Amino acid sequence: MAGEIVNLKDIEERWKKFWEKEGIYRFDPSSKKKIYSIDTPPPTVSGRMHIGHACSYSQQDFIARFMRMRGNNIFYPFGVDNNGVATERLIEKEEHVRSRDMSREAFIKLCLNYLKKELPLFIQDWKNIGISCDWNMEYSTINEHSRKISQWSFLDLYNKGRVYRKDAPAMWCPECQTGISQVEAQDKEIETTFNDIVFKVENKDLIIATTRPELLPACVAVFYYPSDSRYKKLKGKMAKVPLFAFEVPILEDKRVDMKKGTGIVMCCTFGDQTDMEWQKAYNFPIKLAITEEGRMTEITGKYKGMKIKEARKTIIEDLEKHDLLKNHKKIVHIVNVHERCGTEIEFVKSKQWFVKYLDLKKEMIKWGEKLNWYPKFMEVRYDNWINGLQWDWLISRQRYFGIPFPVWYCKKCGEIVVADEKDLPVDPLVDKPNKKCKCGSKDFIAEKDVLDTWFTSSMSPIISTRLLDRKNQENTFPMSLRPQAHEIISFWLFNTVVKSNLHFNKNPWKDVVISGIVTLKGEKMSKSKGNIIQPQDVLKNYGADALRYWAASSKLGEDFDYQEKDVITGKRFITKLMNATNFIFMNLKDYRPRKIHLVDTDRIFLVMLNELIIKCTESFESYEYSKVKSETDGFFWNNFCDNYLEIVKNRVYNGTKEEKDSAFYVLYNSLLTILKLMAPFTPFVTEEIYQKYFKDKEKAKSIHISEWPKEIQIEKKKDDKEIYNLLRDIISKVRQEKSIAKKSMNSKIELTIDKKEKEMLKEILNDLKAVSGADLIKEGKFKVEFL
RNA sequence: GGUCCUAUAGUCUAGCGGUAGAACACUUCGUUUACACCGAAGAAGUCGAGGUCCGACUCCUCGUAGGACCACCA
Repeated sequence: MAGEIVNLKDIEERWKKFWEKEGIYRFDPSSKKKIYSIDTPPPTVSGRMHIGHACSYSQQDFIARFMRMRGNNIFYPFGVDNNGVATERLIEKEEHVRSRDMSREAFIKLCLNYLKKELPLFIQDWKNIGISCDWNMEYSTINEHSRKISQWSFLDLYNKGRVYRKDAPAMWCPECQTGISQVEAQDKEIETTFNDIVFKVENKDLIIATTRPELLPACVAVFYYPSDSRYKKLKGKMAKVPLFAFEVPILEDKRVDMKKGTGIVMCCTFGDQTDMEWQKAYNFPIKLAITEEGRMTEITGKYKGMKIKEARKTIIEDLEKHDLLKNHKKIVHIVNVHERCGTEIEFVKSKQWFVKYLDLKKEMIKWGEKLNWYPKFMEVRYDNWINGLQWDWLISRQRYFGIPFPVWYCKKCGEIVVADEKDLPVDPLVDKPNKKCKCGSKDFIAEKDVLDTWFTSSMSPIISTRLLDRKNQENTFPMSLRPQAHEIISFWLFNTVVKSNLHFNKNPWKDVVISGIVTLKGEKMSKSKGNIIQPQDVLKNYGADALRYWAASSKLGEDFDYQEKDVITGKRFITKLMNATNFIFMNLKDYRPRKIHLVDTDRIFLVMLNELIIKCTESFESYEYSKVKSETDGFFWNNFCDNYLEIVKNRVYNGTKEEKDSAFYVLYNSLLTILKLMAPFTPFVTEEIYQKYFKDKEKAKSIHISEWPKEIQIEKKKDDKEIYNLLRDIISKVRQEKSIAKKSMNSKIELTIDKKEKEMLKEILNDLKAVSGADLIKEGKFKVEFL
């Protein structure tokens, strides 16, 4: 069964079907075994699986498979995230609709219908790489189950006083007249003018550079950097705003860039992000210069009603007229624009919902400390994120598609009315509250905003464990493991920890393993760079096991370069494994496992195998799967194939019954051990071999639910390792002599070795003779004589 | 701008306070009883500057380069 004859596709298809049909990876709700539960990251439904997915899901799967073979009852559901913008876009494109032209209810329905049709195809990629999820445990972040839990989460936080509604600046597109979220904002280079404008301080000129002179009427302060000697003397004084006869305080703040413009900056509510921070930090009054339609407001006096650009132009002209414009030069700078229409984004005041958590920073750090982080240093990123938090969590999105707030407002008194838990999920645009307002009114206005997608995905441990019956919900939560990528520690991981603690006063999981991202020649893959490797192609060319073999050489937390040659190495491993198996079972046709007397070489080899088992088990328990793979692979190739098989060949062909039996016992058991150690990495080929040669002699229905290898009970002697190494050493030296003499490896020789060494090897001299091709072993200085 | 990670043969990686180990590629040789998708042998390496130490590739400081996340771009 040489590699080219065997069709890997056939093998993959056969076992995929078998696993599904036999329910090999099903969670067993009635089992008494220990539960190991995994909070699988739900991939975004926006296209097909990419190579980064292939790598990180393989890594989780190594762990899941190991834990399963260790005897755990594995809860490993699979979710998809289809509640975000990416999915909205995809469906709009595929179904030729625009979400805003239909009701939210109808769009969600369309989305669910689309998923019904397309999801199996989407998920197939995960099945194809051999992910051992329980495919009966599926969820989507927009389905009824998830909507219910997400809205429940809102209600619970509302009842606990953890959510509030408040005026806050929101990103706004004056062209489309809609609020927009961060993801819809796009960087764009535009040309504008940088204007040096004259403010007056005690009748002296103070030059401030700005690109937004039309915001002068909304100016609330001017800032300089605390140590800036040019402006230190101005501290505490007032500056007079040109054209508008009002004064603002001069303050110092570290957020100022001394090198930019004149090193002094005006703060308007709201020009940009920093302006918003300052407004909040110094509690400035909010002065709005621009309406939602993108026109100037009343506070701008004579400019009222003008469009932004018109006002800018006019103000510049007026400044020039009054000799208040010293300089203006054209610059190109990057601004945020709305990606649909390219209009510059403005900030407007609006009512937004927040989760109050800024008061919990200390607790958050403690929650993070309680998690077991793999690798450990990732905890620092979590801490940094928390230490840098400046705002409460803004959870309302002025989007169309998503999970709605279960909220109405009384038309008469403005009172907030939330849905009843038993009515969830609700869509306030369609449903009505089931009671009157306190004021007696029955007229309500629905909340139109939807929840931030992270508000829902941060509930994933609940969404997934609630797929189970009540008893198992308790057994699976907190979950054992959260695997995820490092780039979303500050979103998904952080928010999940916060939610879980706010709702249930406990962490959502025990262990966290963080994977790196897949790069190509050191750079992150992205569509725009055009450096994408498609896993489907890799799968077609080399097979799932080879792809997974590659993924298994990555280290947790570290970015990982895609190397085709490593996938090829994986394929070579598979071929070698099949060839070695083929050789062994050519000779072990009617083998039945039984107790036998072991030849000393064989016993010593098993001692070495035991060492491998211990090392691999320890490494896997601390999630160091790459060590397990490289150790096992190395042992298989260098010890098992290149040495042990060569050593026992002669005995297998020509030995006595006892010599043969001993070799057979070791061949059978060490191959089975190697298969099991590699099964988490290369599940298809190991299953193929197991089913073909081992199944009738072993208990388990599949290698993947067979028992993880334990040490083989054999006698262990003090010098075993030394003897083994000496044997290998001598074999290597003989091969070296043959190589130098340009003789073939099976040429016959007379071998001379050191007397002490010969004494050490006295129990295994026959095997040494066989493997080295020596007719005679003499004592003395090491020498190889050719016959 | 803040934070974090990384730096080892031509390439990609492992490891370690005391001789740096694989793989791919390269050179030479070999193959009548698993495998040429093979076997054997060979050549080839610790980013730079300081410091701690009997001893540093390993620990510390600084630098340089690459990468990631977050923030910012008046």
